[in-house]
Amino acid sequence: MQPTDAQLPSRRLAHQLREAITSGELPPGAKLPSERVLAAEHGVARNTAREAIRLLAEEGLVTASHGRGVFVREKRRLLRFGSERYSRTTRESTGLSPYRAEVARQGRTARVECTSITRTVPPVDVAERLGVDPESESVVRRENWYYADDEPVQVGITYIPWEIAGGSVLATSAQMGKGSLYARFEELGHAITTVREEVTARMPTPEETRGLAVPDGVPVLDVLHTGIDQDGRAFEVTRFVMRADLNGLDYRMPVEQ
Amino acid sequence: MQPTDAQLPSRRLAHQLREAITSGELPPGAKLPSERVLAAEHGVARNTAREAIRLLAEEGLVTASHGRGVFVREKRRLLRFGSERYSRTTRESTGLSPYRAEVARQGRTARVECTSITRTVPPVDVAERLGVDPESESVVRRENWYYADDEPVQVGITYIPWEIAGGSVLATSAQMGKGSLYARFEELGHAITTVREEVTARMPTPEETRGLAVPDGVPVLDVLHTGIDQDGRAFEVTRFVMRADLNGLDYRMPVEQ
DNA sequence: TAGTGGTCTAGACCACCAT
DNA sequence: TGGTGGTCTAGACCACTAT
Repeated sequence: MQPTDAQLPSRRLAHQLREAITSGELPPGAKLPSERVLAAEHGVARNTAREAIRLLAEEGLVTASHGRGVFVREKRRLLRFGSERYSRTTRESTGLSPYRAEVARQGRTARVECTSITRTVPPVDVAERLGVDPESESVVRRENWYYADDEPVQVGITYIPWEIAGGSVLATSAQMGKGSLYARFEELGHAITTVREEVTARMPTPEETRGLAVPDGVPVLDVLHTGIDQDGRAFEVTRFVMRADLNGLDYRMPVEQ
Repeated sequence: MQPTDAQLPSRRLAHQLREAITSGELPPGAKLPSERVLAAEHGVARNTAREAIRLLAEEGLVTASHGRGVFVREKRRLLRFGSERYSRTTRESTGLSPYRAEVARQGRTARVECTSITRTVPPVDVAERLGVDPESESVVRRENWYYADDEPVQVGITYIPWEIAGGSVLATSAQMGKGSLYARFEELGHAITTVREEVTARMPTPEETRGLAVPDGVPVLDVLHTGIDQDGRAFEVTRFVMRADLNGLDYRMPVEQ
């Protein structure tokens, strides 16, 4: 398995370091030799050693820490989110929101912050899925930040048609109370019966990199979630942006014949 | 919305270019000024202009093409894969595999190449899901490459317990015939009834970057798919690795009450 | 052949961190 | 304070693409 351009000094050095990491010689958490030491030992300029490290960081194998050194990235345990997290049984047995239930299950501490609730114009993809006017202030927008052990792991922007949310706690209160969001929807006549989740991945924007403290070489999962009620009506759309090194999705579905 | 470190020359230049791209002044496909021109115009060294471009490439906004220039990345249409692609109805109405059906639907040309069929030791996560011995040569491994208009878009490695595949076409033939893989499983007594898909994202390995021709700043979706039959038995596990700029997943599921 | 990106050098100074 | 990564400079040569 030859790496690309084995004859280039930066690639050769990256290759050697990669081997040391994947073989376990440099285990997760280990500190790499400093850029200056690598350069001297391999007879290259410091910038060349730096380029080698950049390649590894881009692959997600190492992370650099200013003033401390470069370290082999630790394997982080994934928070797994499955479709069963929306079930009423889960909701009622724990009294927790889907997110809190999963984090608690892993013995970690969950925190959710609702940072804003506004009435606004929906993005086109959201308007399409909700079947609302994409040009009027027809939705309530709720922005939620999700933390595990005080580390930010996800952001979720929920859009609810004004027709549904207007006048209810959904449009006014950050606190959702027992059973959380979906219990309130059910009281309003919308029981979540079907979920649709459209998943893709991409590199984070500069804002997301900052807000979620995404390390170099880590993408985000971009999940467009739609909640559909017993009448087939889409009553809520949420765009989740999740650090891909800390989150995974776990879907289990019947196959229609 | 301040970018990080607005006072650094490379970040300032990256910021200006980013604005030009997101505002539409530099539309998808547009060519950026050359590194040397950017450097001269902004009074910085060429390496600094280069660093600005690297930042944008890392975000997935531009791609550099050796000898040609740096271009604003075109928005690519996503191939969308939903769970309904496994249904017998879809299979029988089109006679196509799930992949071919989706690509055809978009008016593109599908090609699937089965590059190897071997009997081997399964990876631990696969063995776990199949309930087979992780230390013996207990599975058939099939490697498939998926193309759309001759561009590689996915790889799938399918593992099937030897107990199920042994002696059948699944263990010997690259061609699956009408109705594809799942029709053959059904003939062997395993009708796909439930699918489980565990999804995460990461940066591609050097091999994947080469094999899938993944551009800079594009992650891959890593999907561990399990096919489960009418008796609740896992009869097949496939690890899909998909270019995230060309593929999306679209799940629609009932919520158990 | 001219222009582009890709790599490399050998320095310099700054910012951060541990001691 | 000394060692670390982060950024920048001003060159050089190579590899690729278009003309």
